[in-house]
Amino acid sequence: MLDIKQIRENPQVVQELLNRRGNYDIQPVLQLDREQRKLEGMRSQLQAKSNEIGRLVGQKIKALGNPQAPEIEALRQEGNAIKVQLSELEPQEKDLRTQIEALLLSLPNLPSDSTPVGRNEDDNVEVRRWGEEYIPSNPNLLPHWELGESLGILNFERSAKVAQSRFVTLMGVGAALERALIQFMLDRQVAAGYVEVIPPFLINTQSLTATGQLPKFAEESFKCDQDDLWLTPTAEVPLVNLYRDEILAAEDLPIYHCAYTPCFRREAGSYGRDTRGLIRLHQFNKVELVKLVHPTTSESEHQKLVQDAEAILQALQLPYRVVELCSGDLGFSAAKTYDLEVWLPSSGKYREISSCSNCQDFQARRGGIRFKEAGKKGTQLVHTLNGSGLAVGRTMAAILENYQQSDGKTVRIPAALQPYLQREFL
RNA sequence: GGAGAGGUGGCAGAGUGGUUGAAUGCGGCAGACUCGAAAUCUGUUUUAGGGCAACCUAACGGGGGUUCGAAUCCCCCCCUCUCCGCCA
Repeated sequence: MLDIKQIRENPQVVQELLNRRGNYDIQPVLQLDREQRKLEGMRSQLQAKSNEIGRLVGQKIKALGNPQAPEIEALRQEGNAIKVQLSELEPQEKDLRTQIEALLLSLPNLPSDSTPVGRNEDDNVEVRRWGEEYIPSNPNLLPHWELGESLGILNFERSAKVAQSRFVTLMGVGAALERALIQFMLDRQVAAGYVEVIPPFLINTQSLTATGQLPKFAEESFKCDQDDLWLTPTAEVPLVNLYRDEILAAEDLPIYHCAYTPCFRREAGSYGRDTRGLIRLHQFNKVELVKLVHPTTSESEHQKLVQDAEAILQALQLPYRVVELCSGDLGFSAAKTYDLEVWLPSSGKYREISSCSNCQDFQARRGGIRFKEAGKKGTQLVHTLNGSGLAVGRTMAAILENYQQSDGKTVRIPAALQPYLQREFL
């Protein structure tokens, strides 16, 4: 959520930054804000008067000893008159507040100053590449879904029977590989100082609103209608919301968390795309990194977070590149985002395998996540950051394709993973 | 699922209609005493909105209601705890 004060005080700056993202207009919210403040002034004056009368009545009853005295009745009358006026103003103001809140919740974060300006993914900026020497030279590699099915470790047909299309079942050593990847990723990040968490996988509406999935993207999430609970679309949501409505001590920061969770997404509006394989499923596994940090450190923490995600790809010797998203391609809550894209031979290009974002105070404001510095008055909002470290299914796809042997039947297991699987080949 | 108890400030814990934004204790902070510390004493210590400001307003799980006036009374919802049932 954007700061209404910031919008009020620097409307042109905010509008210009929103224009870098797309079509957004702050005038409606500004207008409502003016009306609301006017009403608030009137209302609080009336309430002050009403409080005064209440006090007087109490005093008079004590002094006169007669609750029915005419003097007191007169005050009651006056109090009732004010109540009538208030009963008119209060709903109006409340309605305005609700509208303002709704508008604010639907505005995306402002891109950071350093975010490249652009319209869509074509304007994203490649930052660096790593491991080009690991790109397979053999042009006749099987796509991972064909290889996986022939190896008997991926099964899409039976998954559709159990659930639907866009689900996978991992069998045998495929399941073991997925588990090994999760363990490997977590071990690495725990060693780097992240505290491992296993959060709830069902998430309430308030939590999804805080991190920005709601209200705009309800159609992307699976909902359990009877319970105000949604299947988590990413561990970012539960991890950040662990601290919702808290005032932390400055010494508590930074907080580093990593978590493995399954992730559930409806993938509405992507019907034609990536219909085969592990790239786009309704359910996938992911290890997520989340940081809550002091605002002055969030930029450097963001860089470090990206490196922590990159470390996994490097350890697995998978070729990748780092791309900075342009303003038009930024996610709703992000001020600045780096995507990691792994080389996928079946696509003949780099494909997203991690997205690392600095949300600055956007989620913290929605979720009321603040901290207090000893000796300083007031509270400040933390900055939240998140990144995949990594999407496990896509990592499996990248391994199956990039580590495929020329016989078209076997896959070498990355050296870093071999201790976890106790074998060299699939 | 059934029965009961309860949700108050950083924590503990008073408060059942009228200077209670909230006693008291602990913790925190500042000061005094001390060479320094402990102990002791004194003061201080919630958050948010509005206003140039003085200041005003709101909040005792959430939402409604009664009343001149609600932490206190009434209704609905949520959560926690205990016992029973069920279950991994």
